[in-house]
Parts: sequence; C-alpha cells; structure tokens
Amino acid sequence: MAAGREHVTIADVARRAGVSPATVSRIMNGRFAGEEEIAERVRAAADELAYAPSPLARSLALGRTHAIAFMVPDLANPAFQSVLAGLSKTAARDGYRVLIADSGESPSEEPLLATEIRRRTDAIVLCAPRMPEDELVALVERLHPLVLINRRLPDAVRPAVAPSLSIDYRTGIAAIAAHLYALGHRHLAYVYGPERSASNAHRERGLDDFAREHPDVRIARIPAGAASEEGRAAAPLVRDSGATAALAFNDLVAIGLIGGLRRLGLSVPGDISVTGFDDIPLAQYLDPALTTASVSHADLGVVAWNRMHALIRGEEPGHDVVFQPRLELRASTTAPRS
Amino acid sequence: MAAGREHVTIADVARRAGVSPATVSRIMNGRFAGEEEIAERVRAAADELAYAPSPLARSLALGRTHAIAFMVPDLANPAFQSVLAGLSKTAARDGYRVLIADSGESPSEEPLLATEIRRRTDAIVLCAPRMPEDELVALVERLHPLVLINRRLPDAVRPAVAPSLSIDYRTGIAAIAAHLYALGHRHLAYVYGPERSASNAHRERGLDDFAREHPDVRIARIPAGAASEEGRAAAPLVRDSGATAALAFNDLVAIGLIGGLRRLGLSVPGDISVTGFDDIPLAQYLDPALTTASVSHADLGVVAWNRMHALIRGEEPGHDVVFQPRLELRASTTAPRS
DNA sequence: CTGTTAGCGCTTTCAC
DNA sequence: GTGAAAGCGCTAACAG
Repeated sequence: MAAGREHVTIADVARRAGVSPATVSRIMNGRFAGEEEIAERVRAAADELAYAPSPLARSLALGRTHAIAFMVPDLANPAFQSVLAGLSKTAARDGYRVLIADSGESPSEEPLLATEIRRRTDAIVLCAPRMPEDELVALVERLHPLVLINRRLPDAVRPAVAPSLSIDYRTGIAAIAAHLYALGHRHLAYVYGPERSASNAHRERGLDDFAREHPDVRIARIPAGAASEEGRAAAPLVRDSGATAALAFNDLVAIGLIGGLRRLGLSVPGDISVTGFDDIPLAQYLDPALTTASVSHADLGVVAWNRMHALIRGEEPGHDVVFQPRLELRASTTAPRS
Repeated sequence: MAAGREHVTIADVARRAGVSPATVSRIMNGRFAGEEEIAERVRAAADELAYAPSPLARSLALGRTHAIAFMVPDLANPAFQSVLAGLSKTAARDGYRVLIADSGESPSEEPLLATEIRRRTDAIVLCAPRMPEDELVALVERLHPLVLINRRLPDAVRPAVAPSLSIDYRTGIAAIAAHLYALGHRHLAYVYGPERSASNAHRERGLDDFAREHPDVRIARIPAGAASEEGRAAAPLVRDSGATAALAFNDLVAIGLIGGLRRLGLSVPGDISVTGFDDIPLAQYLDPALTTASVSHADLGVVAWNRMHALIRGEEPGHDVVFQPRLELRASTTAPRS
C-alpha cells in the first residue's frame, strides 16, 4: 500500500540504497562495474520506490530523445497511415517512438511545424509535397537527420545527405495511361492533385511522356485535389470533358470520383473507366475494384526507419530508393463503349 | 550565410543583447514588463542568432511537454486511424502534439508501454481493449491525466476521474442482429474478435440480449480477431456453420470474410449476408457496400482531446460519453434464400 | 523592473 | 570503484 510519492527521483533511490546518484545512474544504465551486492541493493531500492528514470531529464542530459518526428500533409489519407504504421512499428522495435504532425490545414506553416517537432525529437521523416523547393532546401540543414518522402533534393544540395524515399509516380501513371490506351481509350481525363504538389508534378510528367508517344490521345486536365470529396466534386467536369477514362490523382480521389459519376447516372466502368494511385488497403475490395498503381506504403515506412536509424547512429544511410509501383488491373477499367 | 552555430542557447542571446537570461526568457514568453527598447534589442538578437528555445529544456523546467500520448492495439486499423486524425488535429490547434504507440505485437507489455509514453508526455489517451481490468485499475493512478477509449473503469475506482469515451457496441450489434432477423435470418454466425477484448465482450452481451428476445434464432460463434486476414481465415467455418448471415467483429473482419467466402464460391449477400462494425471511411464504397454500425471515430478523437484538455488544465472533464452507433443498411445484407 | 541563484532530474567527467 | 560537482537549457523565486 505504499508507493505514490509525488515524484521519486534518482536521489531518492540513492539515499535509500546508501549510494550516490551517480552509482544509481550507472546501475540503471548497465555501466556499473562494482560489486554485485551493491547493484542488488540499488535495484531493490528502485523497485521498492517504483522508481523509473525521467525520460525528459535523460533526454536533456543525453541530448537524445529516442523519438522521431513524422510530418504529413494529411493524416486522414490511408496511404500515409500505412507509412506511419510501418514506421512506427519498426521504430518501436529499436526503442523509438513517433511524434506526429499533420500539416494539412496550413501548408505555409510547414517549415515552422517541421522545425518545431524536429526539435522535440532526434530526427524527422518529412512528407511535404507542396513545400516550395527553396524553402525545403533552406530547411534541410536545420532538420538533419532527415529522411524525405516523395521528393528528392536538388543535386547541388544532395551531399547534405538527406536520404530520399520516393515513389515513381511518373512511370506509374504512364503505365496506367498505357493500360487504358491498350484497352482502346483515346480520350483521357487526368483528375489532378494539389497544385504545386511535387508528386502531382511527377504524374504530369509521366502523362507528358505518354502523350508524346501517343499523339492520337487527348488528355483533358481537370482540377481536384488529394481527398475523396474533391474527386466527387470533379465528377461533372469529368463527364463534360467527354473522356472515356479518368486517371485520378490517387485512390481517394478515384473513389470520390466514382461516387460522383454514379450520382450523375454514369456507370463505372461501363460509361467511363476510372483509375487510382496508391493501392490503399481497401482498393481491391471496392465496388468496382479499383485499377491502380500499387505502392507498398508500409514498406516505405519500414525503409524510412532503416535509413533514419542509420542516420541517427551517424552511419551511411544508404542510397535513395525509388519504389516502383506495380500496375494493378481490376474492375474499374474496361474498353470504351463501341 | 551566417547562422548554423552548434547550438544557440538563451545565454547566447542574453550575452548578445546585453541582458540576463532571465530577461530573455521573460521576453520570449510574454512575461516582460520593461522598456520596449530592451525587448526589441533582445528580439533582434534572437533573430540574428536564429534562436529558438529548447523544448526539452522547457519541458524539464516547466514540468509539461505539450504533448500527449496515444496508445492503440493496432495502428493499421482505419477506425483507430480516424480517432488519431481527429485527436491530432484538434490537439494541434491547442499547441499539443501526439506521441503514438502501437501495442499490437505484445499485449502483455501494454502497461509498461503505456507508462513509458505517458512519462514522456503530459497525458495519455488509452485504448487497451484487451488489458485485464485489474491491471488497468492498477495503472490508472500512475497514468493520470488519462482518457479511456472503449472501456469504463469499475464504479469503485471511478472517482479517480479518468473520463471514458466509449461506443455502445452492445446496442449496436443487437441492432444489426435485429435487422438481420427482420430480413428473415434465423441462423446467424458471430465472427468474434480478440478473446478477452472488452469491446468483444460488449458485443457478445448485445447478442445475448438479442438471443434472449428471439429464442427462435440460432447463433454460431466463430473465432476470428480484429484484422481482415482473420476474417478471411474464418470463411470456411462460417460456411460450414450453415448460417445465412454473419456478423463480423468489425468492418475489417467483414471485408476479409467476404473475400474469403467469395473465394469459396459463395456470393455475398446472395448466399450469405455479412455485416461489419465501425463504418470505416471506405465501407460504403465496398463491393458489396457494407451493412454496418456507424461510429464517428474522428469525432471520438475530437471529444477525447476536449476531455484531455480540460483534465490537463485541472478542470472538470465532463461526463463520460457513450457514442451510439447508427445502423447503416447497405448492400451486404439481404433476405435469406427461400 | 532586472539580475542572481537555485533548481527541473539525470549523466558524466574528474578526482579520490 | 565510487562520489562530488558541473552541466544539459530553461524557468521562477527572490533580492535588489
């Protein structure tokens, strides 16, 4: 029935065990080389007092927190959730926790937000697709150790070693377009993501590649965003474009778009094919199952932690990785009518 | 091109501005009452040195971190992701960050895990459906301020004020069963979640309620878990049970189960109806759209923060809340065959 | 009003 | 081997 002090500190334990705080510290951290009997006594005292070292104090003294930061543009996106799950689980295995930040509401404050959470932790995994490159470059030094997701630093800055893990959106979307082309579609609509988003730019480039090789194809560009409501809102424009197939920025947009098109009385893929990007966990179970470019986000989270861990230990983080999406053909695409 | 010192501290700023660290501290925190000219000088010095206070040091000195912990059994579950998104966004508005922990792998270490992340933060939001009640009770004092999700403390301990936000699984699942009954199903299968899970127990109770009122119904119990693979694995047993409708523990299990049943050549809902629980964001878009009990998890996250914030400020946290699920009738349920 | 001093709780040289 | 003392960077009494 004892226990329940206000705050038991290392000094309390030391006093009770009749040793100095330094000794307790050494024993608690395995740097003790004295008699086992003393160690036992200290451990007993610690147990009796239910002592546990203050992580805060340790952090301050040691200069490391055993926590890493993770900033994303939208925590509600299943793709980022998967990355987080992979990151968090792997980091935990090495005794690290993840502090999260959703920059969603205000992209303009991303640099401050990133800086703030970075300072509370030992490192940061950053996903900031909309941050202007010059701001990012200005930030990278202050943020180190830093792992970037979905963007690479310009070559000039690269030596600063901020490993980058990205997804080959460019090739991925080109593959989707090629698939639609093979089905016979000649009039596509790209329902695009956030303006100024790096990953959207990559997709645009992929479509440019595709367009160059297929001059007989028309591609309408229709504004949306990264969330499903924006996909839904884009439905009328997609219909009016007359396209026979729509490539959505990502799975969420595709899902919203499909919903919107249906509400307009169109059938997918009967009247119009729709594709996504990401292959979020439920994409295969959708109605219709979504044709998309599959990316293993959880793996990305795992690799992010591997890089991070190396970086934290001052090791070489290894080369950048570009994850190759795999085309996942499902029911949401079919040949155009007649 | 300047900036980039090793670590600029409050002392550096003080020196440069020709004042004491205390003055700098006061100015940085708005507790300054001296001449504006001095404040200006200090701010200028801080700017020039690109000074930013160390959150760690502040935390140690102030005794608060402006961070809260969030522990869940499975970060990969969309339901918890929604809670997290709601919690994180709302907390951020008040300047609080969220530190996460996934207890998934080892339920036995939940108490340690919770204690650990709690000590790194100012409070904790805990979702630990499988933790034995006595362990939970033993923990609650050490964890305070604490907000519980999906379980309530025994009345005897209640005064300890750990507000609880829960979901009325009991009523929810009974409503689902009633719906199936109304459709004509008389042989149900409950594909149950983690043993010892509090929220599973609630569902069982709800089904007991239902069974009592409907002696003409047979309910088979089939083991699964909380994840979709477990739902898929349960498919053969569900088929063999001969039930005409299956109530899955949650949406994920339902999704896996539907996939598994299909693989066995059965059609849903043609051969067998399937229901979920949670109404995860994509449930309505599934094939078939999932009949489920809808719970606003993001709202739950928001309310969790409200309670937490009150608690942190030492205010009354308000009464416990029990979120009522709403029956969401969709395509995965239909009348049994002849 | 502002600076001095004493911590917050732990780690770690540096002597003994 | 072990303890005393300094310090991580900041805040808050307490004087002046």
